[in-house]
Amino acid sequence: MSAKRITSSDVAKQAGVSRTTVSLVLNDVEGIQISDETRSRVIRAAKKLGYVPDAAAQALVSRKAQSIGLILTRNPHHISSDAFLNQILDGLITAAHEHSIRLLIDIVEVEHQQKAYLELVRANRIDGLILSGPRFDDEALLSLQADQFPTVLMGQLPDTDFFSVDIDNFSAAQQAVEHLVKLGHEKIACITNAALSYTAAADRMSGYRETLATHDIPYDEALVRYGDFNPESGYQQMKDMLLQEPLPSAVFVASDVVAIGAKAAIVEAGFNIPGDVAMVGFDDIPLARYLDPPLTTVRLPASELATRASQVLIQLIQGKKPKKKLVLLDSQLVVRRSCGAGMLSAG
Amino acid sequence: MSAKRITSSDVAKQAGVSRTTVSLVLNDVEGIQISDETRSRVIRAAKKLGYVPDAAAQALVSRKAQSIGLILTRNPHHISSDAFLNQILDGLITAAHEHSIRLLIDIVEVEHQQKAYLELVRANRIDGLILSGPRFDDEALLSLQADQFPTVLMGQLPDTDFFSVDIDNFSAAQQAVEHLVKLGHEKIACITNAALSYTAAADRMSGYRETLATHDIPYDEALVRYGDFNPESGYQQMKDMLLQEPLPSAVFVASDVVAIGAKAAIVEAGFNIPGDVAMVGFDDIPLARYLDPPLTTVRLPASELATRASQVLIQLIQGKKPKKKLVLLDSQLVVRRSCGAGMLSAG
DNA sequence: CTATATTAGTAACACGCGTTAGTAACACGT
DNA sequence: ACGTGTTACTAACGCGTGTTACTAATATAG
Repeated sequence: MSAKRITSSDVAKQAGVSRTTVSLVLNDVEGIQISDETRSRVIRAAKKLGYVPDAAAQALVSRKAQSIGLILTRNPHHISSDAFLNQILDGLITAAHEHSIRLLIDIVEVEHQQKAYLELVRANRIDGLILSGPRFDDEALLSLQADQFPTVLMGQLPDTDFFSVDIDNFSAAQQAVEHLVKLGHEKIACITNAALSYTAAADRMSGYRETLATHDIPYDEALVRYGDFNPESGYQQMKDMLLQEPLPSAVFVASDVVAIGAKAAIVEAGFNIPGDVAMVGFDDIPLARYLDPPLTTVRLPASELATRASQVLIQLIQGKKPKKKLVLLDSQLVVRRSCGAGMLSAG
Repeated sequence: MSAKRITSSDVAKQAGVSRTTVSLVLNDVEGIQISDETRSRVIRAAKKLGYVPDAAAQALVSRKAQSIGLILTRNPHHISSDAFLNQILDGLITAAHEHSIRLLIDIVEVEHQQKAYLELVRANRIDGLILSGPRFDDEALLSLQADQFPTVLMGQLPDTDFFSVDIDNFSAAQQAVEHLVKLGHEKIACITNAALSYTAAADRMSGYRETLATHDIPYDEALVRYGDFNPESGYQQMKDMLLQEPLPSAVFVASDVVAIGAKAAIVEAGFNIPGDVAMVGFDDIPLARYLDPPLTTVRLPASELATRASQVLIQLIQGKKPKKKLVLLDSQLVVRRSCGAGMLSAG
């Protein structure tokens, strides 16, 4: 396409020096002596010609692709994280930029997952990997672990040795339920975001139970249901819960998306939020504040999650060992009107 | 990190042939004679060793990076397209996968935009470029155009020579307004998604006016307001509109996000949707169907938009000239309850 | 004035691959 | 016996860069 590629030889010729000198100057190699005059001559020549080193050649010789891979899996687990995809990308890219590293993104079907990223790794196309929503049944992971390939998980995978960055689901749920308790509620229901086989769901559930226990509120299984990522599940579970006694005076729904469904069931049954049933969600999806009433929820630090993952990964790439195997990030309760607290939203 | 890299030499040694033969066999080069026996020996050796060609070396010699760049701009224009980011990515990646091409993504500040992608291009890191939300004031674009670098715009930039893929905003708006007219409305207001300097906004506005004209409904400037991408603007504009006569019986809001604000204003004023004011939005953001009442809106083919952009770009990369400079995609009206039509949602 | 250290720069290799030009072996027709 | 094809392969170059080992020139010390 473009007429002529400009190589370091061209710069060398233009500056009247050797190609080696060009490389040494432009890469600012330490401990090497080049006169200031030659230096600036090289720099001027490079600028004049608009020289940009060829990425492939650099990668070949330096064994650094200068890019990291983000692998997303196309499965239900990611409905929620997809809601934050732009924040995630933003965080990752921002952190990567500081090291002149680019982001290569790939989406894979669950069943093809292994081939997908293994090829990126084997082809030396990426220096490190960020895996969102890792799965137990992923054999390729073992191979990465064996290779010591720089990898960071967004989420957790117990019994593995990977570095992870995750939300502190337990304490986030605690905050949410604590808030309801403080408002005087004692019959607090819970609809999880997903089945308890997902660690995120289990942790949020634990936070719920623990908070009840702290306040000597007995745990009542009849007040607990299990969502499945989508609004429909929230609708069904809530509808079912409303059929039986005791009716809760508040409900903690561990996912805003599921909460939207639960809310529909409550409204349909002729109840009022927060008058009859107070509600606290989880995630703070962009539209939570525009629901009617605006949804009190826990805001996930999506952007920070990504930034931290990036940072840990870059440390790994540079051969430094990060201090912690697992970074847990705190979330923040955003009080709006669905919980019945009188405050106006600040979020 | 990993103990030993496996190169084509290793495969050659293992198979007892030359490195050239390995390359010829694995790349399935046409018009070359290699015995079936040797062929399979090479293939077996490669498989046994787990050989994957080095991407950098391949890129260097073939002058193909096997990847395309997606450049997003961090500006208000993208609030709406960000809502579809996962669909966009999915579409792009799916199409790219068919050609074993990867996606490199970058987000840039408006003011730094040029440097950002020019470097990717100059460094030969990408074979082609997809630009979302191109801007007039982008000098780097001219340089790309001059270089004939394969580039596709998602959106439009009048008076340039780039290939574009875009929504047919005009006909989409027509559909929306047409629907309101068919329901018997004659006082139909319009709140744009943005200032008319954005072509998308201008086109939607034209669709609105044209439809009114078709049905001999006079255009009334008092019924027209200009949104600014966010709900707040919708709230303000709608609130203002409700203060004066004539009150519309329906409103077409050319953005779901803006519509959410407009809806808040209507509810606050004590009016009912769709009873007092029918509403049709634009975009079909994921939560449109969960609003109360569920929002009738125009569904943008975000995924297809991306797929088509990918396809056009890949054609350009392969040196084929796509037939059309501009691909316009049709949208589909999704009828829910906010417009007052009795149908149940199918979407 | 000679031995040594410092300065300023370069030639040449290696990275791993695709590809062109060439070769060696053999078959075939005359 | 000899040129001509055909088959099955390989040697060697070049892609553009980073880097090591080396040199030539000059300064410094004894």
